[in-house]
Amino acid sequence: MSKKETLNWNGCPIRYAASIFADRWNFVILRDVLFKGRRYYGDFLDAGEGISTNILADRLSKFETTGILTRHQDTKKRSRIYYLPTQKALELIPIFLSIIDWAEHHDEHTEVPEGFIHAYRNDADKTIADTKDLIELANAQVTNIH
Amino acid sequence: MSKKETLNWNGCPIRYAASIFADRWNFVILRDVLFKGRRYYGDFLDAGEGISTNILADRLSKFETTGILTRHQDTKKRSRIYYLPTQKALELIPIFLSIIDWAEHHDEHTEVPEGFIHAYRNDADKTIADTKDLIELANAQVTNIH
DNA sequence: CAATTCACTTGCAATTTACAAGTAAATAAC
DNA sequence: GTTATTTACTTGTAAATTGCAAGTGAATTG
Repeated sequence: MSKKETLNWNGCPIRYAASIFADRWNFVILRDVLFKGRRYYGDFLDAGEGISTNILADRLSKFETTGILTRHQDTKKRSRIYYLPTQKALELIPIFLSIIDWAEHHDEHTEVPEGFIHAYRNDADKTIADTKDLIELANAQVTNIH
Repeated sequence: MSKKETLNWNGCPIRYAASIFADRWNFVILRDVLFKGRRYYGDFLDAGEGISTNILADRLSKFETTGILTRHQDTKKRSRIYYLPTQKALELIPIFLSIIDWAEHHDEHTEVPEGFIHAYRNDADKTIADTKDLIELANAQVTNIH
């Protein structure tokens, strides 16, 4: 156990969460997985966000070890790799939806579809469930379970 | 407008949020402000988390410019500086409560009081309101509005 | 079987962080 | 009223992380 870990942050849920996803690229990758259906390595790179390939590889591998994503080989084209969100990742949906809600309220440049944010404010649980359904659709498309 | 800003992240709520608080020290500072009643510069430093004084100064000043905290001079002891959460900061409460909920569920070392997490899962809105009340108490203590 | 795609890895300069030491204003102690 | 101490930072510098460009090697396509 390192010196850092013996400080009093052990046991703090916010520090635990921080250690797993408090980083701008982690936010972007999770957004892509949870809301944009991106699953393949190349999808993340070409998303126009400007993430470097070494940083992407680093973050994906860390998400693997922290149990957020699982890594798989495409069965039809074995050179393609896709990443699937775990249950632990799906349970981040409420967090990210409340982040979207907050940002939409405080950032004048935000461009969330109005219907989406209204639906969330009207019935958060339903939007969470709907988001989960969309995620499972995206998973199915990749795993060829039709 | 810089090159970065012309990439397609403009308008994305998650990137906006990431630019403001997606960083481990920001998570810790916000936790201290929202849940631990810390207001003074020294409070943040001595929290036993190991944040360096230059990083703390940097983050506090950025929170000022992003409208999360306001900086004030103690009226009775003018050498002391305190920071108060804005409305924009208070509206982060739902995000941080859902983070705590998530972490409690997935981190075996987490040490959130059981009553707290149960109360939240039972009635999130009430826990949000209660947290806001505690924050206002902490603010009042510092601003000497008794 | 040669060219291309794909998922990374490597090298290196630039930025950011961590740690230690310093500074200036305000307050407390004597 | 001078001196020591507290308080909120700033500065310097080494170490770590990031960003960019250029590989690399396996798989696939032409």
